[in-house]
Amino acid sequence: MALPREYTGQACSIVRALEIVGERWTLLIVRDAVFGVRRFSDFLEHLGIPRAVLTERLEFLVGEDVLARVPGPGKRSEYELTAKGLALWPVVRSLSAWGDEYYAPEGRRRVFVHDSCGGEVSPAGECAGCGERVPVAATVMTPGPGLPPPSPQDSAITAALAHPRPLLQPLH
Amino acid sequence: MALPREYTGQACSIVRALEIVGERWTLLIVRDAVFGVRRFSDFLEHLGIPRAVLTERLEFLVGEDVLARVPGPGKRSEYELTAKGLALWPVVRSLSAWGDEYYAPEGRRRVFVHDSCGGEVSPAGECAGCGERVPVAATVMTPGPGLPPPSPQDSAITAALAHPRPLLQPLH
DNA sequence: CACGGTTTGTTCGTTCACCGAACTCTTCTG
DNA sequence: CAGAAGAGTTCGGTGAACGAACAAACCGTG
Repeated sequence: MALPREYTGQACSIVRALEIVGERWTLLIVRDAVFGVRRFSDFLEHLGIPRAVLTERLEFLVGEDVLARVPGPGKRSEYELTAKGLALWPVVRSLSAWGDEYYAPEGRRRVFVHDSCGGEVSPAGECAGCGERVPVAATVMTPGPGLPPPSPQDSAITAALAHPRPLLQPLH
Repeated sequence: MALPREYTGQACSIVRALEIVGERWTLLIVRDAVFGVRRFSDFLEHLGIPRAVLTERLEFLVGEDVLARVPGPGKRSEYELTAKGLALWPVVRSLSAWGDEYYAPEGRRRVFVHDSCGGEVSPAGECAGCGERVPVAATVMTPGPGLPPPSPQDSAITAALAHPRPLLQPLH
């Protein structure tokens, strides 16, 4: 069966990668996971994704070992990035840089800084301050000049992400 | 109208970027463009994409200034990456690295080297030999150990890409 | 233990993009 | 001028995405 998930039999790692993360919503789920989102309801609210689609995507990503389903507080299950999922950060980060460069007339929406030295982290993961390679967990996401000011109808997640926050730190 | 191309009104550069390049086939078109593909028929043959979809995608990418339609030999038009399109290379390159890392049991399918020193170029664009940042046009794509050997039923494009080739150099 | 609310799904009818094949129009080529 | 090749367009069929309604599990509270 020719699932739209699959492409032709090309022996190309980009094709393989897109068969995993190339569907609608998938990279945004990974983005949110890096931002600290872990619960079904939070993904649902923040993304505005249909429930059935979220269910399917989460199951698929768990099956591919991009996310892991872990018990959270009160037996509620949460979805956590695996090492493999975390390895997708450069993809998401470079998309963010491209969007900021060409589709953010008011300026960049997100700026990433090194937690220890405060220097800015480049899309490639290097700190402009100290020159070191910065692990994702040592990166703080801060609002840039192009991020709209908080609005009352923002979701709780959106509001939380409008303040500086270390990546990967669980919300809640 | 809620085009599947669009997402919710999130003020996020990743969302913006995915609205441009997040649809099926789009990043593979950009990949092929970096590899030197320029003609409608070559994209068609190499990707195995439905014609109508290719038409729509190329027009959209030209409209977004990711590709430019330029007259080729004999008034045939060709599609050429713009600077904005070329800026998508880190996205494609990091997807390639991720796919090579987790979905290439026989080893990496593509290895990118610096044309002047022969050192390997990292996904971040740095040469492991000389330490310089390597422009895309100074990068040579070579087959890696995981690339299957040439087969008779390969398309002409696939066959051409099985040999070392500088990126961005037009095929034909 | 009963109850209401929250969380995490599932089901279902509609809409829309993707698909492949056939067709059209223009431009080379001999 | 005839034929082929390139670059699309058209069209019916299929499957994924959508939103709303429904359902089950779990929670804290009285």
